[in-house]
Amino acid sequence: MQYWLMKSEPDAFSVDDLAAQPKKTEPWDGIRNYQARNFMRDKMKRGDLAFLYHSSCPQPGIAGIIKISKTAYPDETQFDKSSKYFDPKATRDEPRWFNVDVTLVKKTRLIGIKQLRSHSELASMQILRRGNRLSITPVSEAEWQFVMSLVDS
DNA sequence: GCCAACGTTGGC
DNA sequence: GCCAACGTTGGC
Repeated sequence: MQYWLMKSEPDAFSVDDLAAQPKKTEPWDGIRNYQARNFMRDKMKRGDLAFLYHSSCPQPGIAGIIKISKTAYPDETQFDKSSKYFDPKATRDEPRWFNVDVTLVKKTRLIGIKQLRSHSELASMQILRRGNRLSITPVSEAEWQFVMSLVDS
């Protein structure tokens, strides 16, 4: 069991969009970074939990808790010529990109990046590191528990 | 809109 | 295989 943080731009996909899905479940597709892909493909297990983080928006921060409800499988959007995620170098035999499915556990009050930064206990979080751009990062047990105490407070 | 950070591309 | 140029990310 591993904990994660997964970033998305709420303009593209928000916690409310996920909540609006019939089963509160969506493929986490469109990831086009190898490190993030490898986390999904090689490390994520069904039942893993993740923070859903809103980025590039007026109030960046943790907005919800999600779980990995299906392990990685080839990302359909790489084959779709009409998709902005289309990859001409990907084939059905040799897919390049993978996604997991995520299911909303609960929407949380927004834990803003400023608040996250204000706690020295969270200084090691990847998301808070300078220059961090990776859209999927592992979260330690201690970091998870600490953020959960903020969520519940 | 700025700009630092960093991944990717492509010429050599 | 190097590395400069370029594109993207994302907080501010």
